[in-house]
Amino acid sequence: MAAASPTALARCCAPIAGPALSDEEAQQLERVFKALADKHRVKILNRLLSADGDAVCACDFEDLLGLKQPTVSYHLKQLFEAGIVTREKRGSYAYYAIADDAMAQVCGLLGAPA
Amino acid sequence: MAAASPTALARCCAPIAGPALSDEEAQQLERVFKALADKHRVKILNRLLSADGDAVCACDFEDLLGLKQPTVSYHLKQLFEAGIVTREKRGSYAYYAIADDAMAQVCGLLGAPA
DNA sequence: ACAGGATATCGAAAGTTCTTGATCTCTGCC
DNA sequence: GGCAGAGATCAAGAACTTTCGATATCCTGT
Repeated sequence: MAAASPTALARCCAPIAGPALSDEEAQQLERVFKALADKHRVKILNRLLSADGDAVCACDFEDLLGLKQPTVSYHLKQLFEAGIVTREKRGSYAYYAIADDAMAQVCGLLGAPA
Repeated sequence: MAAASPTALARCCAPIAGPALSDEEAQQLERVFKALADKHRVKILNRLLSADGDAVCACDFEDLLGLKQPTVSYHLKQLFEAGIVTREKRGSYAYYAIADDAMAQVCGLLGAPA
C-alpha cells in the first residue's frame, strides 16, 4: 500500500490536456479520479472543504454518511492514498483534513487554470 | 439510459466546495467523476483535448487504446452520457469532440475558479 | 498492568464495471 | 433491392469495489 505525502497529488502526474499520455500517466490520473468517484467520498470532501482547513475527527463521518466504522475507515483510506486528504493522529483519535490545495491541484490535472 | 445534451454538465450539480450536499447532489458528482475514472477514458479525453476542439472519428480510438470496437463504443458512451463529449454522425462514421468547456466545468464542481 | 475506547485491517458476500463475440441497425454504393 | 462497412447494443464472464462482522492494534486513564 502506497503511503501518500501531503504533496503526493502535486507531483503525481501529467495533466490530461497536454502531450499524449503514457499508460502509466493515464493510470495515475485514473487513480485520482477514482478516489473522487463515490458519493460517500464526495460527502467527506464536502465536509472537509466547509471546515475550511480544519481537521475533522474520523468518528464524525460515521453519522454523516450512515455507514459503519470499518466502511468509513475504508473510504478515508482511499482519499488518503490518493493524496487528497491528510491524516493526523491525536491520542486515540484520527483527524482528517483536506490536503493543501488538493482541489486546485486536481483542476491542474484537468488542464484548466488552478 | 439518460441522453446527454451539450450543456448537461453545466447544469448538473452543486459544487463540492459549498453548502452540505444532499444524497442526490453527491450521487450526481459521483457520476461525473466516475466518467473520468478509467485510464482508457482518460486517454480518449487527452486525444480530444489535443485535437483542440476538432472532432475525432470513433474508429481512431481502437488503435489508440488497443481495445475491440464494442469496448471503445462502451467507453465513448460513458463520456457522452456524462456530458463530457459530444457525438456527431457523418455518413456511417461517428465523430466525437470535447463538449464546450467540459474541463473548466468539472473544475467548477471542484470549487476552484473555472 | 489492565480495562475501555477509537481506529485499522482482514475476509467473505454482494454489487458494479469492464471486456468481448455475436448480432443488429444504419448509411452509402452498385 | 442487396451488399459492405461503421458503429451500437446485447449477453455472459472476468475483474474490481463496496460493505460489514470479527479481530487486531494502539492510546489513555486507573
